[in-house]
Order: sequence, then structure tokens, then C-alpha cells
Amino acid sequence: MQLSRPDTLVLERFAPFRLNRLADAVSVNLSEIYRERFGLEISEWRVLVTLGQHAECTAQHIACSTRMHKTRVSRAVASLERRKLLAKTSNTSDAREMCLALTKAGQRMYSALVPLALQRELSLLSCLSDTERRAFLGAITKLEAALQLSGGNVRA
Amino acid sequence: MQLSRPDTLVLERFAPFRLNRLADAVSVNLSEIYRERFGLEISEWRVLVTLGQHAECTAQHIACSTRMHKTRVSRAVASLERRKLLAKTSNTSDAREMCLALTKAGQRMYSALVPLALQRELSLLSCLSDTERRAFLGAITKLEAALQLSGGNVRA
DNA sequence: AGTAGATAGTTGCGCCCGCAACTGTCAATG
DNA sequence: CATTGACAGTTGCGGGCGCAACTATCTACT
Repeated sequence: MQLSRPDTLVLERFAPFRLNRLADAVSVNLSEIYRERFGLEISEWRVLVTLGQHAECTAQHIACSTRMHKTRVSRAVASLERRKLLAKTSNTSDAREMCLALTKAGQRMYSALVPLALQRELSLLSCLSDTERRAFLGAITKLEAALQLSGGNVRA
Repeated sequence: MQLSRPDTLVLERFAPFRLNRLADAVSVNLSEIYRERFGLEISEWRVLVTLGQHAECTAQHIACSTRMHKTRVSRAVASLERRKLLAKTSNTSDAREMCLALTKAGQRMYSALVPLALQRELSLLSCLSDTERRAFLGAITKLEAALQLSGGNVRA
């Protein structure tokens, strides 16, 4: 990488920039599904998916596993609640925590969304051969580990 | 990827999410340099780097090559101008365009920043072997092509 | 039991950014 | 020449998000 002299930075070859640009483009591409078809913002989409995976959990858990700021989670949850896609119930053992769960409508949306999203993921990666894809995802796994992104980490 | 049943989406294994999270973490990591040490926002950093590479160019060109919205470029340029890191001169052949260039102070900042940024890039990628790194960057190149990110594209 | 510190979640504030609309300039066409 | 449409760049507006501060609750320690 960066074959030029060490005193010149070519943005197009600078890995952090390329990664940012790529992730943004992929995000925009995927948002056609959750945004245009289902009217969800990315933070709401993440909350929905997390709840679809872990039937009941707290906002804190969602913040950890999605690495979103807790205020962002709070707002996404509030929005989903307004739209009756999600319901809160106060936890009896700890009144600070709210137990979050998808409503029937939320589950229906989840079930409709997931196959489309997985299909889009495949389509995005379809420009890579199996070997290339494995190498790509393997490298990402290593980078995640190096940056301590695996498992539930909080940023703020 | 996604070895589970096709009706469940595990966010931690969903490539678009992983890519987004990784790019964000890399961005935060890199921002220690341009933000904390030099007081630049990411958009300003990109403008600075682009001008360091192409001595004189227009805002439009910066928007294309960085894939930033033209208003974002406009504000970053205005901020850099206020800080005397950049100077505008009106183009004689086309009065609509502004010819942008770094000032001496801007060039000094650029020269101080670039080696640190390149070093940080190396450090970020140091968890990969040469083979892995080549495979990783190669895959990114293919994905960029598939998403038409290479070369100057405008999004808006 | 009572107090202090930690934790879950919400909200006011300010900043950044995209959208749409605007100004000013250029090129093409009559 | 005048007019129309395209283009470079700026700005008002609104929305989303992070930070800090807040409330409410739990836990630990005396």
C-alpha cells in the first residue's frame, strides 16, 4: 500500500479513507431496503435486528452490541415505540432497566426485512470469489480484534 | 458468511454492519491525529490532504475526489480559510470557480500531518500479514469498482 | 437503616451535515 | 444581443447525534 514517497498522501490509496468511503456506500446501498421500503433509519434498523435476534433485552445491551451511543439507542427505541413496532415493560427485578421486545408488527417487519437484507449482503459481496470473500472477512475479523470491536464494547 | 438460517440476521456477522463499525473505529483512531493534535475535523482533513496532493484545484474537484457533498466541502474550505491554512483566488478564465491552494501555514501542517497519518495507517494494518493485507486491499478495490467508487463520482 | 457512588435511561443544547433554494457566471441558441 | 439552461459555490433550515447533566434506582459500606 502507499507506494509513493512517505511525504505525500494519496487519499484514494489511503486505507482509512477507502474504508470509510466503502462503508458509507454499502450503507447507502443497504438503506434502500430498510429506509425506502420500511421507513426505518439506520439506528432503528439496528435496534430492530438486535431485538429480532435477542427476543428481550435492555437498551444498554443494544448499545453495547451495536456500539451505538446510548442516547442514539434511546431515540431509536422511542421512535420504534411510537410506531408500535416495539414495546417496553419495566423489569421487576431492576426498575432502572426497561425490558424491550418487538411487537407482533415489529416481528412481521423483521421477518420481511431480514431475507432482503441477507440477499443484499450476498449481492454486495458477489464481486468477490469465495476465496477472496473469505480472505476479506478474515481480515476484517483480525482488524476487529485489533481494534477491540468484537464482543460488547462501549465507546462512551 | 451468515451460516445461520436465512430468516435470522446476526448483526455481528452481517458484513455491512461490520464494515460500518470497522470504518468508524478506524476513523476515530485516526482522528486522534488530525483532530486532537491539529484541531481539524475530518472534512477539513480531507480538504487539506487533497490540496496537498493537487496543489491547486476547485471545490468541485475536492467534492468529487473525496465524495463529500459540496456544502460540506464549502464549509470545510471556509473554516480552513478562516484559520489561514488555505487561500482562495478567483479563477480568471471562469469566474464561477475558486482556485484553492494551501498557504505556507497549511503546507506546514500538511507536512507535519502526513507522516503521522501514514504511520498510523501502517500501524492499523499491522495485524495483517503481507498476504492478508494484499488480499484485503484487493477485495476493497473490487468492491469499490462494483460500487463505482473509483475515480471521481458525485453522490448528490 | 442511611448515605455515597454506580448504573439505566432521558433530555436540553449545540454542532455538523444534507436538502433545497439562492446568487453569480458561463455556454448555447434564437 | 437577449434568453435559457447548466454549473460553481453559498446559505437558511431542519434533522440526527454526541456531550453533559439530570432523574430514578440499585448496591455497597458503615
